[in-house]
Amino acid sequence: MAEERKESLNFIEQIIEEDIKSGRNNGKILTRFPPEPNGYLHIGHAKAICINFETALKYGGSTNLRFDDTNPTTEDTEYVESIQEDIRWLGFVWKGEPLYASDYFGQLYDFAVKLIKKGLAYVDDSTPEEIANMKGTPSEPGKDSPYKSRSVDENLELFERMKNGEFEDGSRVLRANVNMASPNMLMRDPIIYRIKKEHHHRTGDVWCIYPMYDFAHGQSDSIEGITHSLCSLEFIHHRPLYDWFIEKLEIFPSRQKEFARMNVEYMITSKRKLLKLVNDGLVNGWDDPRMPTISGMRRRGYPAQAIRVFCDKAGVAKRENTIEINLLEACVREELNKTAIRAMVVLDPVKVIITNYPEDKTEDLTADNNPEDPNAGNRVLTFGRELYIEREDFMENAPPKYFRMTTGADVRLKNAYILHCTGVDKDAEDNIQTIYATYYADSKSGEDVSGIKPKGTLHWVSATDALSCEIRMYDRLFTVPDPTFDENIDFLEFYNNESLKILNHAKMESSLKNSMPGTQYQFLRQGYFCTDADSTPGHIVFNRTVGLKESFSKEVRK
RNA sequence: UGACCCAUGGUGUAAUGGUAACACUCCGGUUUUUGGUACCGUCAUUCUAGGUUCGAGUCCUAGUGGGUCAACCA
Repeated sequence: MAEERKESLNFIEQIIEEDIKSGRNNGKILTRFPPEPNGYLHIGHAKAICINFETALKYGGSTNLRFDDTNPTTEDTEYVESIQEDIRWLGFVWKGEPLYASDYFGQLYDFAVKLIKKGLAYVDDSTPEEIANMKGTPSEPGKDSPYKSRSVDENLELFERMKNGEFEDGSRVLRANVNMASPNMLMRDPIIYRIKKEHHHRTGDVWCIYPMYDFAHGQSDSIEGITHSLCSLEFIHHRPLYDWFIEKLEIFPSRQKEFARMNVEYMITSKRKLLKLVNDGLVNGWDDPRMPTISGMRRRGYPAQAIRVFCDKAGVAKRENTIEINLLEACVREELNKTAIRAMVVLDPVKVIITNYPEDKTEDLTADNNPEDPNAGNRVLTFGRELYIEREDFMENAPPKYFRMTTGADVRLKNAYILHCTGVDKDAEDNIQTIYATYYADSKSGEDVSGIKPKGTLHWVSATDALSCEIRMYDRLFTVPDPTFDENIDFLEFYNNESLKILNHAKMESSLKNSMPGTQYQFLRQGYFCTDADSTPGHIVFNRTVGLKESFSKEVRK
């Protein structure tokens, strides 16, 4: 008998379930993701994408992708492509072809004419300054424009002439006739059409007037039959206007519901600030692995599934929130632990010579590709007399709980033998040059009869077989969780100069020689890494996605 | 001197008038040929004051605190 588990719903799902129960729209659910094609998608968009697509999916509905391209000045086809790529990469499928608000310019124009005929819109000849001055302030009502009382016929004629290009940019606008005394600034006769004699990325030079957001978004929702228009909280003041247009135009009643957008520690989503990072060369482009862009996270090695799980776990509500970066990293590790191929790479190598191992001998050893996944198979490692281990895995005068290599002690080499450290060579500056050890021939992995149980296990590579590679160690972009917490301090003050450290002397096991860009690995005891697109056949580059959880370093800090 | 939205552990999110829970973090432990994983455990929560009610995190009022709104941007 299945235990009945009460599943908790977020407030949007509750609304939808009530709608379904009451038979609204015959239970049909259609959402939309409406990006403006004027920039790259970031973590905040990922959240909006997840909410819109997953909510629809959950209730057997679907989601439209609609480009909100009503401002020809800022928009470009370049972004139309990257946005689609990012959504697909996240694993979502929109309904049919991508849609464009610009496809509705004709209908939108007709809607405006309808409004004029109902006496609900008028052409205003005021200058932008005059309009701003008449707008009032949040605590003072606005004043009616002297043009508000124009006749329907005159408005009709002027609006048509605006469309025909008879007037200069900025000389006239079409405004909705709502209420200049409304406490809601957006209801104070909002501008709904402006003159812009500019080339549009899709409609070319057909139009020289373009609708504003408020006169395009809701109507586009309505035209498409969107049932639930899910957007972030800052649009809440637009809702009365959204509803007003639908009511006056007598069109399909889409409804807007607002959720709080998601903030994440150490990430910023301001387009202006991200652009600043790019322009100042503090990151290497929009897809730099430190960037909170979807393309950046992809290059960093964050799996799409991890980002989706993260957005789910962050939840949906209406209060301001900042999600800890810990949660994102936990989701990334959880996913990668299941899927990433294991490999051994020594980031900061120091040589070990096994003095009782024959000089000309090598052995093939087998290693699991992923202990979490029996189907991942295994691979061959070459073992020999000379190896590299991690410099930090050796300590001459080790503290009691140090389980790694130290003189006189035993330590296991992963998938290989147990070593007994016998001594070291140092240079004039006291730096360790070479570590000497003996091995226990009967301690081979899988057939160990030595009876020795070392506390620690180290990763290693064969000195003769290993290949050099480049490792890019990425860390958080900022030194504080919220670099914008004080508007008087430039956020670049908190740029983390150590957000990227390049290691040029790392040694990788030879199985990684032909690694393809995008492949994700767990480098044993180091973290998760992925092959970067900058890799060439003779020079493999790895990005550190995220480190492993590390309890030893915490121990040391005590 | 306006309107609107919000307030639950460190961080998020549930609890839909009836025992405040889940995840992540932190801390501790067991297992481990990754100081990883897995598993177990500990600490810790309803902004304040009134009111309604047998009973309030939930409903009402006021206060406090936070956020948002005055682009021919979206």
